[in-house]
Amino acid sequence: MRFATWNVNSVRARTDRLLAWLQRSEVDVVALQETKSTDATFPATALSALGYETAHHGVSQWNGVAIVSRVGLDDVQRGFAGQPAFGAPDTTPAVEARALGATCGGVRIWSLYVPHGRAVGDPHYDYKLAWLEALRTDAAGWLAADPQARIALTGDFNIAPTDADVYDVAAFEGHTHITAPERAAFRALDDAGYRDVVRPFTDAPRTYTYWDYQQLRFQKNRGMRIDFALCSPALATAVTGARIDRDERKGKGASDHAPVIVEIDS
DNA sequence: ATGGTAGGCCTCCTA
Repeated sequence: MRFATWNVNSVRARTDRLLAWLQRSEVDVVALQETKSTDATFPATALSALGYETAHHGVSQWNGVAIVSRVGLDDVQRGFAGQPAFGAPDTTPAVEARALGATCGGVRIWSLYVPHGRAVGDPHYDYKLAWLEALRTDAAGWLAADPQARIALTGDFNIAPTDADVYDVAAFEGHTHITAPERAAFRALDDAGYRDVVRPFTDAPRTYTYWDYQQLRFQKNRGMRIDFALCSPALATAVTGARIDRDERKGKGASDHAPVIVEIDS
């Protein structure tokens, strides 16, 4: 079985690329983030024509997460228990469309779009840390309930866990994605039993999953590794390979993130 | 030279 995670940065702007990529990469399941769609505008029909079932969670033009599968799609859950809400000042906080779970081919797949944080000290940064802590608490509970569960926490974590995961750590001094609290929150997921299964197969220097559209960052390979597949122990032992589909970042109309693909036994 | 790109409900917000 082959599953993937990909921040598509608008699924409607990239439907043709998504369909072509599915046919080329032959993934069985892909978790999408930043669909920037509502359930009504998600291109479920076009994906169905390729043989994929879909679940989508989107409530506005922002955020939005989906799971696309040709190996079953059961027990869909929108959001996780304790997922924090966020709202601009003087508005009612809302739980955003940033988490979607479904069981596909015997694996509990989570499509996660961790809040960006915007700037250190911004309310959105505190929201990011609270969101990650709530995720850790819930995800630790899933494993406590069933230590043999095959669970994958996949998506855009908006954290570069080590200095090697950014093209120039000095350029990020004082910015989000590299701060100690964010990195501690990421490590806490590992401590809870969820292992980054992609890095062992993609550990060459300057290996990234995201490149900003500006300043020829992709052409200069000035990127960040911020998209991950964190797997429970029982799932991690089944992993036989992983890769970052850097080619999908090339050319006109690419997302600013590359898909991350994991191969498992069975 | 303090910019630049790309998405969205598009002259502002989000990333």
